[in-house]
Amino acid sequence: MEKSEVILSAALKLFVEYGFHGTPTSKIAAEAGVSNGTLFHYFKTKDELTVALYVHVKNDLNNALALRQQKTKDIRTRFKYLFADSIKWSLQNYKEFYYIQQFHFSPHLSLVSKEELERQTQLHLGLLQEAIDAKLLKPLPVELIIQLVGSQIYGLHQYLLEAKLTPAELQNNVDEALELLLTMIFI
Amino acid sequence: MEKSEVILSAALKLFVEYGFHGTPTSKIAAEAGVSNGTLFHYFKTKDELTVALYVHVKNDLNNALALRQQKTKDIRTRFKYLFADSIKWSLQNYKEFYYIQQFHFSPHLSLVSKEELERQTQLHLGLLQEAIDAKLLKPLPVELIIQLVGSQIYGLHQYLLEAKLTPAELQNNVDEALELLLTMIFI
DNA sequence: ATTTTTGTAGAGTGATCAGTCAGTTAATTA
DNA sequence: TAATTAACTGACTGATCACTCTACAAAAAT
Repeated sequence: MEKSEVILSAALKLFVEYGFHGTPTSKIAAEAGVSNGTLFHYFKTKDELTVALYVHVKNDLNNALALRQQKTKDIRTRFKYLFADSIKWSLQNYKEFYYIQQFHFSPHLSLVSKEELERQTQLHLGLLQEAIDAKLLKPLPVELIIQLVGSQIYGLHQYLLEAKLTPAELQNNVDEALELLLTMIFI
Repeated sequence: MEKSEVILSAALKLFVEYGFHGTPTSKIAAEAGVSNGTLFHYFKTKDELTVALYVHVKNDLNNALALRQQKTKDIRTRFKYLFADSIKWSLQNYKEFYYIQQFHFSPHLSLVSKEELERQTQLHLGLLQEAIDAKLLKPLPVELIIQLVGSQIYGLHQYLLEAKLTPAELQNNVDEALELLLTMIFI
């Protein structure tokens, strides 16, 4: 594991627990097992570290989603996989998922370049456009669909995280929620 | 306007723009037009101010929602009103709405007492329980429904805020999204 | 009329923290 | 091997900031 990744990993843990503000760089360095100076060798500022962590986590999520997407042709199936894989990832990486939300509602978001933000929605946007072209979706604005799907994923995640369920119940809930979502936006 | 409200209002403006961290108490006092000491006369600590602002904003939202709820009997209609009024408030008070999210994804949330958090969901929980008792809803877990409705509201809000629409288009979108939501969770 | 409480001010303080710097060690290149 | 660069250290600093303190004015209570 690269040292910069060790630092990012330490930052994630502390940011999620204490927030950006409540986490001094000195604590991050200590948690990562490196000196204060080393942290600033890899990341010029604390803000840069914060943004780098966001990009890193987002890439991780996108990579996890891309796997089955590339192997699947049928649009509706890809849609299902996108939803199911998102939920799966969000539960297995709930700290990372929390950090994404936390970051999203902070002024740090404005430090991320437009291109980077765009790059990160390509997967979703592409699939949605295909679905629209194939006339599979209800005639709703694309941005609205993105928002609704995104928040549906978030809502389900939040519920599943709190409710301690057996794997079978969990799978059942995911399937149901997915079905609800599909009937909501598919024709 | 009470001086404590002036301070809260100043804090809201700055917190939303610069975040908790990026907003020194001195700037809040200056924005509110009071001295540094006065701020701490009304709020013992910055954390207390932060929490007080959250409670204040949430009460405001709940009051806005309660108005039509009390005058309406039919459960489905009350559900519609709750949804429509939430969206309306979130657009008219988008800074307050943003602050709620921001607060939600910060460690400050843990500073709010359980009773206060409970008090703030009573309106929603009550309506939902009535709907369940009247067997109007699909047999889904209450917490899941709450999460789904909440995130649906958030998703629609986010979309409407970005898309600059005419009042008629806006109303249309709200109606459509509401219809989608109703078919999703009502029998 | 006098005491007490409350509201307001703003300079001051101690602690914290992001980021620097001077210097050491390890790795790469010439 | 020598020279150059990169990785790394940790003490240090300048600035910032939450909060205090003393002082005073206005209002309320007695």
